[in-house]
Amino acid sequence: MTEDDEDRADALFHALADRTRRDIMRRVLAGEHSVSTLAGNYDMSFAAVQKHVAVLERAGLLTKRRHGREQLASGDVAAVRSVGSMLTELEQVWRGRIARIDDLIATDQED
Amino acid sequence: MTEDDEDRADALFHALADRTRRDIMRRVLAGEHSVSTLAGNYDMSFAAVQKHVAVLERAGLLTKRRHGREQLASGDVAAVRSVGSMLTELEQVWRGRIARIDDLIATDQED
DNA sequence: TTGACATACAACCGATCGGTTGTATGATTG
DNA sequence: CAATCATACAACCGATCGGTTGTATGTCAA
Repeated sequence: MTEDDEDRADALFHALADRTRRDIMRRVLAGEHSVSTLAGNYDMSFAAVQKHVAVLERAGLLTKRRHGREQLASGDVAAVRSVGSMLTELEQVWRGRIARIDDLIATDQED
Repeated sequence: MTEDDEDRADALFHALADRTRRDIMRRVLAGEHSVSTLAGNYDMSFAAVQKHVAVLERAGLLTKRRHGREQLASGDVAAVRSVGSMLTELEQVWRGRIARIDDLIATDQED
């Protein structure tokens, strides 16, 4: 409801609205990967992939951990679930609509 | 997995990555609203809101129905659920990671 | 210490985004 | 029919996006 919540929702949905970033999420949810290992999977520059990782990190969808000269990225399943719960909230709004329609039918029939 | 699926995912997440469009979704999931009724809720032009509705419609998140000279928009809960199931798929990838870690621990301990 | 590797970040570019205004089309009402 | 209302859409604009190249910094290995 708050402005910060909306900012966070904007960042989360935006981060997931790109197929390369969704693919990165699949990989880092399956296990830790360095940025250059990730970059090796895509037909674009290292810098481009590094920016995608930064977008996901800023949205809180992954975290990084130093390991020597590498930066190991790991997916945060709780953040993914938080997006899911936003959708569940939307679904609850819809359930309210159905409940109101049911009430209307019930009221029409009681006479 | 297919290119079309990715296109659809792009469109769905992009459509939801804007707070005005998420607010429109809440309203049209709760019940039918004309485009001008929706536009009345926001501090922007009618044309801007009409474009937001068009983005949601193209993504399949809402449908429109003619009623006289009005166009009544209604939220599609199945489309919202389809986004949810994409997230669930991501979560399954994560569960696989946990299972592999558990296996590793079990294998280490059997001696 | 030097050289190679992994990462971060700035500057730039064309494309898309989110907004505007203006105009055209359809349906309703007088 | 004329006037009005609801909608759609094109053209435009500044900002952001997704990519590039180039450069700086930090870490490892010889």
